[in-house]
Amino acid sequence: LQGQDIRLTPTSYIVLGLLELTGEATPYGLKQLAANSVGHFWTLHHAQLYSETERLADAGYLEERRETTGRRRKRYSLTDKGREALERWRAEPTDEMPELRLPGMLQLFFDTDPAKLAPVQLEAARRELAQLEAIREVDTGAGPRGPWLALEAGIRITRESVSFWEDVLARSTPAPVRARRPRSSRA
Amino acid sequence: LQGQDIRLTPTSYIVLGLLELTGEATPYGLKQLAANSVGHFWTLHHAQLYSETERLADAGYLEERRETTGRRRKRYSLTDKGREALERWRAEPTDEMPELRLPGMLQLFFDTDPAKLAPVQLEAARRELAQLEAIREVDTGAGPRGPWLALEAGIRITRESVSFWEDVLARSTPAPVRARRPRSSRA
DNA sequence: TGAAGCATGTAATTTGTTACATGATTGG
DNA sequence: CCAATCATGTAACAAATTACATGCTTCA
Repeated sequence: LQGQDIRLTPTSYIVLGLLELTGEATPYGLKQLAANSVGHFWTLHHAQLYSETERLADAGYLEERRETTGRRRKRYSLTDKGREALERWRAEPTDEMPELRLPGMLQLFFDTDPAKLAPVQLEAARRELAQLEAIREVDTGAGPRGPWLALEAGIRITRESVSFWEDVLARSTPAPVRARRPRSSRA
Repeated sequence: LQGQDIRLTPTSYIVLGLLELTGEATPYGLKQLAANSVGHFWTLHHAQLYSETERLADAGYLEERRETTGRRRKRYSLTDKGREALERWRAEPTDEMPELRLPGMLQLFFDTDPAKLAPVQLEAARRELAQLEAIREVDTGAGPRGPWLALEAGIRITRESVSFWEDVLARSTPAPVRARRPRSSRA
């Protein structure tokens, strides 16, 4: 019934955390939940939810209940072991600082022309910032503190990225030459 | 001699980029090079260098030359195809904005007590910031622009993280109670 | 009613990480 | 000369991404 101990990954805790919030859900339901909550800074593919729930259930962190009607989907919920694991995780704040693997930085590092790179990255960063800020509009701040704070962090960091690329752009193109459309462009 | 087309990943470009800088290297040498350059924001395990160089060589991006003496290690260098691939990569600035998967944010999101989490994350972020700034001390800024800029970006983003956690800390513990050492601490 | 698009699930592929094994070097 | 450490390589393992396959709805 309750297999070997497994290693709990961030993915695991997302599943556990979401199930705590929602009580019970199918893998696909979890995917949706995730997309609308953590999804803004930590995306999971739906395939992952199938394997992860199964893994967690095998190890005794989740209880599996088959629907009796229609498609007889699997619905998962937390066991006591699952709840405890989540609590233990919360009780032990991580000091992990993962690397910031930004593809743009890699190109910058290997001498891609900043004047070419900066505008592209700048626009992408601005788009992302706008999106995050739009989400904050909706979030009244009435709900739980955690998600709100995480969103705040995302906004601040993204804003810093925007500012960084703005500076790079400014430094790399003193006089940004915009291609002016010639009178007659036909050759 | 020159196998199928393969997908070039960030790892690939690191290998190509480093080989462009250094001319020729063994996988292990690449690992060292990487550790001292991109390593500050993009770490590669040495095992990866073995597989990646082989993969790239099979696909014709690298030339493989065995040492004739001693251990007869494999030394790799760029082929024209490799050089071209690197150039094409540089010519096409990416607009990818990867997710910031910060474990600390996940804990924050799922309602870990900020008063517990913030100090730990704050210290980690400060340590990292200090490290990056130490590196910048050494870097006179005389070398190529790219690495310097990437470092700059890292510093700015990390600095913002520090500031974020400072704020969280300030907001979560209005009166930071520091455990005062009692007169006699023995029970 | 049938085409589009979500919902649901599994499988293959790729990538990254850890672990193992052993060869060389070198300071004590 | 031996123990520790670095260098070198392979293999096993775990995880994430992509692809495939189909079932259900629904709205034109």
